[in-house]
Amino acid sequence: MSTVPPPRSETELLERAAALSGRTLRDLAAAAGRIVPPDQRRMKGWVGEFIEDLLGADARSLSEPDFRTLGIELKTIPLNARGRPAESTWVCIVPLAGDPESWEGSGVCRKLSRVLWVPVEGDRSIPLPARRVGSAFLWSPGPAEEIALRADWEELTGMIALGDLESITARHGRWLQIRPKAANARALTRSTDAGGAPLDTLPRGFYLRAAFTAALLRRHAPDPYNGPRPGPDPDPSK
DNA sequence: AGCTGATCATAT
DNA sequence: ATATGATCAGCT
Repeated sequence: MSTVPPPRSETELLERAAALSGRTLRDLAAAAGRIVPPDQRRMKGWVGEFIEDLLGADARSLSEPDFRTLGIELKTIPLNARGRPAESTWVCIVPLAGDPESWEGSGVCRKLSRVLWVPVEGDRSIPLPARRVGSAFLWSPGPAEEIALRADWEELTGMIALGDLESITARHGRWLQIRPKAANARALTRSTDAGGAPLDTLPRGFYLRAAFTAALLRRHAPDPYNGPRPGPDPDPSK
């Protein structure tokens, strides 16, 4: 197993990511002297951590962007059989105690300010080692995207501020949703109710709906396994 | 087939 | 317990 140094520029990062495109996890693991687990039932974060290692992410388990000096966050997107995101994207924990945050100072805004998205085949019928990495792309929210995300964030954090956390379900929020983020349903974290009284609640996380990342994918990697730009149609006469 | 609520591993 | 990385599994 080798350690890849952090990329020194966005260009270098993108070049590394492009070099993964079209290759299987088995090939990439073999080249790195690693073994792909047979499945992810007990290794749910394996793909994301593996891609981090391959690209030289240097902030594992720190509350900083994955590529610290570049200020870039890495997110893998599992794609279903139709080539669309199969899962929502984890963003960050929902702060349930302490001082209220501004949008600009929020975890959601900071995490999503610059993201390298790496699509990976995620259809459960494909054995994990055979899954291909797709075309990565770098993204920052455009003005309309930021307005939409901020509106969801304000709606959700507003409910929490009013003490309505327990009434929030995954159905709230157009693009951003709140769901449990815990080892299990018995795990508890300290929170504060509307009156400021402490209580224990299930830890929650912010997630980006699959519909949101699907839109990003359509615009930035419409053909994720065959390069970032749609190529000419294959000639049917050949 | 898509979504929601629940869960798994690792490091600190 | 918190933060990192997410996917699982059951229900509609």
